[in-house]
Amino acid sequence: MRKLDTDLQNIFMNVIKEVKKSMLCAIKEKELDISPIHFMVLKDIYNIENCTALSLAEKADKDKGQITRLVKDLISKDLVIKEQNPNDKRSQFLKLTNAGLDCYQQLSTVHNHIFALLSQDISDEDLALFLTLGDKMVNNLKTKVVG
Amino acid sequence: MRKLDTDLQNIFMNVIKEVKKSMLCAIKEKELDISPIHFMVLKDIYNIENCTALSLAEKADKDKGQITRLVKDLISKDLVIKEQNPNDKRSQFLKLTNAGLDCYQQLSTVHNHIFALLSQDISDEDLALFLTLGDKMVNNLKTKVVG
DNA sequence: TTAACATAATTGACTATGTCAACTATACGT
DNA sequence: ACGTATAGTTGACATAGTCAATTATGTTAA
Repeated sequence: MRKLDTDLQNIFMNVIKEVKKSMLCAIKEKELDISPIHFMVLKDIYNIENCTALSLAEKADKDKGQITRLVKDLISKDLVIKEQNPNDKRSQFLKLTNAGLDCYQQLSTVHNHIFALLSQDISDEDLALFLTLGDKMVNNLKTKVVG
Repeated sequence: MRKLDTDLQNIFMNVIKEVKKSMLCAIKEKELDISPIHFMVLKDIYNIENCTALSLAEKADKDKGQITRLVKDLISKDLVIKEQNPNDKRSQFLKLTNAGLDCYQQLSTVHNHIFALLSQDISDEDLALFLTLGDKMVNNLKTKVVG
C-alpha cells in the first residue's frame, strides 16, 4: 500500500529537481551565465506579447521585487532590453535582444529534450490523462477554502 | 494543442508551491518555529529505523552539510536528540523527542489533508495510474545517459 | 481640478534552500 | 601500521522566495 502524500510529493519534487539539474548542466555546458529561473523569465518574455514586469510576475506567480531583480540581471547581461510603454509612463515593455533570443532558443531546445525524455514510453493517451489529472490537482489546491 | 514541457513543468511547480505554502501556513498557525523542510526531516527521522545523518541525506537526496545544519536546528529546538551509535563512534542515531513527535504528528495530519484535498474527485484507478506514470517520469530522468 | 486612491516598478532587509570544498575523527582492508 | 574510505561538521557561497516601504505615475469622483 502506497502512502499518498509521501509518494506524490516525491514524484513532484524529484521531477523538479532533475529538470533543474539538467538545465543547470546545459547552462554550464553552453557557458551561459544565468540560472534556471532566468531561463524561465526569458521564456515568458518571449511568449508574452508586450511583456511588462507585472505580466511577468503574474505569469510566473512570483514576487514583483524578485522579477525586478531577475530582469535587472538579464539586462546587465544584454539578454533583455526595456522599452517605454507609450501608454503608461510607469511601465516598460521587456524584449529579448538577439543574444537573449539565441540564449532562450538554445535552452528551450534542451528543455524540450528533457521533457521528451521524461515522457518517453508513455502513450499519448496516458500523457493526456496525466496532464488532466495534474491540472485538477493544481486546481484542487488553489481553490481550497483555507490557506 | 498543449505544450508538453511548459504544461508539465507548471503542474509540478504549482503543486509543490501550493503544498509548501499550505504547510508554511499550518506551521505558523500552530506556532511551530520550523520551516517546511524541517518537517520533512522530522518525517524521515520518524520513519527511518536507526536514522543517522547519512541515511537522512540519502533518503532526502540532500547535501550532508545541509542535513547537519537542519538537524542542528531541530536539536536546538528540542525536537530531536542524538544518541551514540554503539557500533560506530563516528555516527549518531537521531531520534524524535516527545515534542518532536508531537510536532511531526500535528504537521503530518495537515500534510495528509493537503494531499487528500489535492486528490479529491480523482478515482483510485486514475490516482494509481498517475503514481505509476509519475514514477516512470522520475525514472526516465534519473536514468538518462547524459547529465 | 484636485484630493484620494490605485497601480507599476524599485529597493532593502530578510528567510529558506541548495551547493561545494575543506576538514576532523573514526573505521576498515591489507 | 598504513593508506584509504566513511560519518559528520564547517565555511563560504549561490539561488530562490517573501515582506514592507518607497517613488512615480495614473484614475476616479467630489
